[in-house]
Amino acid sequence: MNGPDRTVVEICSALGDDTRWAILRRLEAGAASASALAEGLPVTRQAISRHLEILRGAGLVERERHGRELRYRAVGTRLGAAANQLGLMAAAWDRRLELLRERATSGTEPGQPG
Amino acid sequence: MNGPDRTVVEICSALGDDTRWAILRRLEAGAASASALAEGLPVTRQAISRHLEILRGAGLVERERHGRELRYRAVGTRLGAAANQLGLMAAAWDRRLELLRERATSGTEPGQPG
DNA sequence: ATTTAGTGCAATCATCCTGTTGCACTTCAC
DNA sequence: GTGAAGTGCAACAGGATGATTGCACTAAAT
Repeated sequence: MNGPDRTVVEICSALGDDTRWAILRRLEAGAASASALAEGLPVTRQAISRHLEILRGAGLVERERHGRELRYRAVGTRLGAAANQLGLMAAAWDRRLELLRERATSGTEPGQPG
Repeated sequence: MNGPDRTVVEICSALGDDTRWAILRRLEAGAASASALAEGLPVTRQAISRHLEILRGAGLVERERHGRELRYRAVGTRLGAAANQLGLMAAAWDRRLELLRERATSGTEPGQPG
C-alpha cells in the first residue's frame, strides 16, 4: 500500500458528483447517447456530454458509434480494480488499528515514529 | 444495485483530492495532529484541518484527544463498505456487457428499452 | 437539396473549493 | 501569571467546476 494510483484518484473524483452518478444509473439500464440522457435529466445535453468525457477519461464509460449517434455504456473493469485497491487499503487501516490495540493490551505505548 | 448510498458519493468526493490522499498516506504511518501533519506538507495547518474535517465527515478518519492536541487516525470500516459496493457495481456492469454479447452471438439485437 | 437529429466547440457565468492570513480561545509547562 | 503549543473561527483571494447559451458541422431521412 505505497501510494494511490493516479487512476484511483481520477475515478474517485469522477464519482464524487451527483449528476455523474445519475448518468451512470441511467447507463446501467442500457447504453445511451448524450441526447437521450439529456431527456431524462435536469441538465442540458452539453453538460452531460462534458460529464461523459470525464467518465470516459476515468475509464468508467466507453463509447461506440451507431449511425450518427454516439452510444455510451458503463464498463466495470477499471472501477473493479479501483474498488479492489480501496478494499485492500481499508483492510490495512483496520489491521493497523488492531495491532495498536494488541500492543496497548500488552502494556506497550506505541508512540509516533518521527 | 438500486442507487449509490449518499455515503459512497461523499467518500468518493473526499478521495478525489490529492492533498487529502497525501494526508491519508501520512496517517497510514501513524495517528497525527493537524499541526504535525502541516510540518510535512506544503499547506498550512488550517487547510489541513479543513481537509481532516472533510475526511471525518466521510467516515475515513476519526479523532481523539491527547492532552491539548487532537490526533487523527485512518479508519477502514466505511471505506471497506464503499469499496465493496463499488466492486459489486463494477461486476454488474461487466455482467451486463457479457449478456449483451451472448445475445448478439445468438442473433437477437438488444435495442434500448424506452 | 432541404430538413432534422446528433454532435462538437467556444464563450460566459455563478458557484464551490482550496488555500491563505489574522485573531481569539484553550491547555500544558515554567 | 506568563509563555508557548495546539486548535477553532472568520474573512478573503484565486482557481477549478458545473452549467448555460449560441453557433457550426456531420450524417441520416425526405
